[in-house]
Amino acid sequence: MKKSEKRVPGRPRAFDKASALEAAIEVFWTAGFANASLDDLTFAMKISRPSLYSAFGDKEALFNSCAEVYGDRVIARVKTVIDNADTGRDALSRIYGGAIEMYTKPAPVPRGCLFAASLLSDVAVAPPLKDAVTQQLFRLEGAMRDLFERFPPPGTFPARAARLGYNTLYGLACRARLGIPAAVLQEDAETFVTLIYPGAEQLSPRLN
Amino acid sequence: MKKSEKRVPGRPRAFDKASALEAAIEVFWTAGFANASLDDLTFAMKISRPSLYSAFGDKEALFNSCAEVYGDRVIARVKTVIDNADTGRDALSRIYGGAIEMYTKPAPVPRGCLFAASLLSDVAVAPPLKDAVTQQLFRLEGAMRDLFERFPPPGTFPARAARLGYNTLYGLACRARLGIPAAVLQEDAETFVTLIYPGAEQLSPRLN
DNA sequence: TTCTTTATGTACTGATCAGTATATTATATG
DNA sequence: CATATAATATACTGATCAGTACATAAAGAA
Repeated sequence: MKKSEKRVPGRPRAFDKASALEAAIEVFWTAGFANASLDDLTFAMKISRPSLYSAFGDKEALFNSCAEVYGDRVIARVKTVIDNADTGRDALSRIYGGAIEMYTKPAPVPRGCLFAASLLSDVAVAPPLKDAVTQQLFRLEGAMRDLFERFPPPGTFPARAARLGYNTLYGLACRARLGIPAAVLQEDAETFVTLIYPGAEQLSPRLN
Repeated sequence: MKKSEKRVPGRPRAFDKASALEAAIEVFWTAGFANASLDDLTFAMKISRPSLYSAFGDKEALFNSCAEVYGDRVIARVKTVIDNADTGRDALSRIYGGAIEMYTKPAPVPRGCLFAASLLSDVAVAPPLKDAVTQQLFRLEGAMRDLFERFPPPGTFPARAARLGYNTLYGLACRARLGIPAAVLQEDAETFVTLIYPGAEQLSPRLN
């Protein structure tokens, strides 16, 4: 429901807010919240410091904007997978597969999930950030509940499977951040999927 | 195999290294690595700054000492549970239960696990810290593998169950840090345990 | 044009940080 | 006693940080 920017008196903004936000996401994702300095941010966003403050507010507000964009994107991907799924097993497997791919995408440093990478260290210092992240996690839990209600796993209630499902995702994200290889994480995800949706598939014995 | 401190010339240390380390663990656990300032640390440890440097080295070395003590303690608890276990299900349940209790112990701020709380944000800045944490996680994986080899879960290989088991633990730790209540985490752990060791137990429908 | 409004570039501020220099104090040894 | 050694307390350093003051530039409105 974004308004097309209305013309207003004053010097027009010389940069694109959306692409500046993308650059900020990259910085936070790599460095985390506290370790991302305003110099890092303004350099990557190619704007001056006062421009950042006037367009996005302070560092915390900028992070919140990033979190919203990032969260929307993640949720959208998950919903698409769910909507196009034939089986619960397939959908769950695709969700984890796509997430792990994102977590381990080549970058200066393994990044994991923005929310895992950014501020677990900082929640004691900046409680509002915690709320922003928690809210995004609950959205993810909700999406997973949709999945498990549509394809009920045998022997587990959808709401419980959903919570454990995003718990698993968070674990994978943290371990990605620590440099655990994608192939290992993929295998772990497969293990989990098979626990939730036991099938006839034969598991490979182990990868690691 | 700690030597009883030998008497050496020079002014004797006026504080106890072990209890100073405990105080440092508390600080790192609450604030994270980067957000724990030397003023915070020296205040909690009740020693002066040069004393800290002479006894423990710089901030990173101090953290490594904390990580080792903390890791030893966690591993010891897990091993004790495993050694005294009658069933795999019971052991796994106790491991998670004890961990969650620790993660959600009353404190100025929910703390989760030291390794989740401390430095996921900082691994891009201080890679050696990442190695210290990864090493501790592998010890945990090893302990869990012992458990699953002693009590093989049906339909899953011990090595895979072990990796997924500590992945789940990491997820619980992060969510504890974000303030998810202990009761919710306990229920999620129960869900996981029942997936690994399916029993006759009836699951309660949902808590949240 | 002139006025108002908003963005930009430069340069700054006060706070905080990790780490250290210096001098002093307390022990063992001879 | 004197000397060597190591821990202590105080105070400092240079770097870095988030946020801002100020002057200037670019637009619409009158």
